[in-house]
Parts: sequence; C-alpha cells; structure tokens
Amino acid sequence: MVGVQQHTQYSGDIASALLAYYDRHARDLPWRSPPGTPPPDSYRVWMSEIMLQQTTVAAVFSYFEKFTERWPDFAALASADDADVMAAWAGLGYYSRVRNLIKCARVVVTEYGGELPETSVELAKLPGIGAYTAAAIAAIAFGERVAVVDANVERVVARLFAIETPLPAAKPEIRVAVNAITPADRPGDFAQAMMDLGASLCSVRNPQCLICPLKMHCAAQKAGFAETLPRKAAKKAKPERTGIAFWIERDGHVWLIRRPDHGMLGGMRSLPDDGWNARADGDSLPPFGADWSPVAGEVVHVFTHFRLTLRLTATAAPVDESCLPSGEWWPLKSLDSAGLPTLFSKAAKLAIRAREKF
DNA sequence: CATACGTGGTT
DNA sequence: TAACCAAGTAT
Repeated sequence: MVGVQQHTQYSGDIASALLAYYDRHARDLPWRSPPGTPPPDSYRVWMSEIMLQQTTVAAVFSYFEKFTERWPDFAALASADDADVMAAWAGLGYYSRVRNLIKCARVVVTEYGGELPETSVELAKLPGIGAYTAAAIAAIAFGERVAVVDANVERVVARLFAIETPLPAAKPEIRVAVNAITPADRPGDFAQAMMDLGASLCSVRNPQCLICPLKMHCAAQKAGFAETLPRKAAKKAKPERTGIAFWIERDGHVWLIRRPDHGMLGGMRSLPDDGWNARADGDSLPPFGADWSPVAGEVVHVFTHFRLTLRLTATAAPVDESCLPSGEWWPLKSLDSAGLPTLFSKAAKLAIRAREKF
C-alpha cells in the first residue's frame, strides 16, 4: 500500500474536496439536515443508524417514517408495548436490532434522563450500538471528530490508499487511515459524504473514477485497479435446510406463537414450526395429534447463512386448547397487523391461497 | 478471529 | 439464476 503517513499531510485536501462534493450532491434524506446546517434531533439520528445497519436506504424510508411518527422520542418508545414495536419492525430483518432498540430507549430514559450521551465512548456502551454506530451518532449528532467506518468507507479508503490486505484483516489499517483524514470541522458531514461516495461513484462494481471528487488523491485509481479493491476472503457455501410450519385455523382465526428471544427471528410472532434452525432440519413432528393435511406448495427463503425450504401442514378441525403451544388466536382478516417476519408472511399467504381453492 | 443473524435489490 | 451485497452487533 501507499503509506498513510505519507498522505497525512494531504488529508486536509481530501476532506475539503469531499465536503465540497457533499455540499453539491448530498442526498436529501428524512433523517438528515442539509450540509453545513445544525444536526437533526439525536433520536432521529440514532433511529436511522440502527435501521440502516446492513439495510438499504430504500428499505428504511417507510419504517423510519412509521417509527418516528408513532414514537417521536425516547420517552414514547421506552413506554411502548414490546409486541407493538416488534410488529412494526416486521419485514426489516435482523430482529435483535428491535429488541436492542427497545432496551436502549429504556436505558436512555432510566439512566440518562431521556437524552443520548454525547460521546462515542459512552454511546458504545448502549444496547445495539457498536463501534460504527457509536461513531456515526457522535459525529453526526454531536460533532465529535471520530473515525466512522462502515462498508462504504472501507471500500473508499482501501482504494484511496491502495490497501491490498484482504478484509477483515485490513480493518485496523483502514481505521487508522480514516482517522487521519477525518477533519475536526464538520466530521458528521464528512462521514456522510464518505458513505454517499461509497454508495454512488465509488461503488463495488464499475466505480466512476473519472468523475470522482477524490480522483486526484486516489492511489488505486492512479494504478488502475480501483475496482479490484477491497479484497475479501472467500465466502462459504450456504447449507440447505428444510422445515415445516403448522397452520391451525378455527372460526376465521389462526394460531400464532411468539418465538424465543434468542435464535432465528427471535421474539417475533410466527406460525408454530417443527424446530428447524441454522444447524439442523426440523423434526417434521406436529405439536399435537390432529387431522393434519399437507398444503400444496412450499416457501423457499434465503437467510444470511442458510437456505430454507419450508412446507406447510394444516388443520381446521376443532382442537383441545390445552394441546396448543403457548400463543394466541389471530383474526385472518387482520393478519397483516400481526407483524410476521417475511418467511412466515410468505407461508401465511401460501396457506390462505391454498385454502381459497376449496 | 469466526459465526449467527433478514431481507430485497442488482448483476 | 445464483452470487453478491447493504450506514453492523453480539457472542
């Protein structure tokens, strides 16, 4: 790589060029203030950063609007019912985020007087806030000069300094480089500008180097191999799993359970199933003896680390309530408001479609 | 350091 | 279509 030290003397130029680009091209997003203006409400910065973890801007829009309208501040969110908040998150994925979102709001209210602490060190102690999010909130909402490093920034910086070490081994080196170019003035705008650049011109494939504001500073561009960086370790193949979900219907209602807090789709409302997980197929055993019949079709759903083929088995016969797994009857007419994660939302759709054929 | 943890869009 | 990837965190 080209030494970071060697570039340090130019770091001001990099920040200046990037901020000038941001002043002209910043995306207008609901959780942002315009370049160079006072920061948004830190609650909204926090909410957006949690939602944006491993999640695209396009997917976040409607959830951000829904959450901030319904729960406009920490006090409102802290006093909400868990089930309502979990259901509102359904479909966004990575459900540990919403469990931690609730926890964090309650800690902020009970231990911080309803306002976020203002330093990255204190922020990182809160549930659901790791190194990236702590730095992002501190820089964007509170103006702390701190290195904000997400996947976009890793890519931009790996190219800027031609860092050829593969990820994740290159992370410490990248962090040092980001710290060296982060300005004391407008660190929040700088962080968002780096992420905007990584999300647009400095994209994974086909980076638009010719019109990049950092072209003159970019070692990989000069060497002609920007698109090959950052290097990454090869990924493992996804295992295939199978499982069965159980559709238990009576008088226009279906029986829904709440999943355990830990593990796949933790804490979410779901159909009962046969115990499939990341490590093993389901056991195919219904939760109780009844007149079960298979539902035609299947749901194929791809998770981060395995692919699941889920089949459905249904019963509509009267059942002994005491046999049912812990749960609740949910009206079919308002199934949309149950907050089922996408896997079970697909399964429910399949069951209802099969049912309408009769 | 590796693994578990969702979902939808892009190529 | 299968692979890759996104404003990561917790363990």
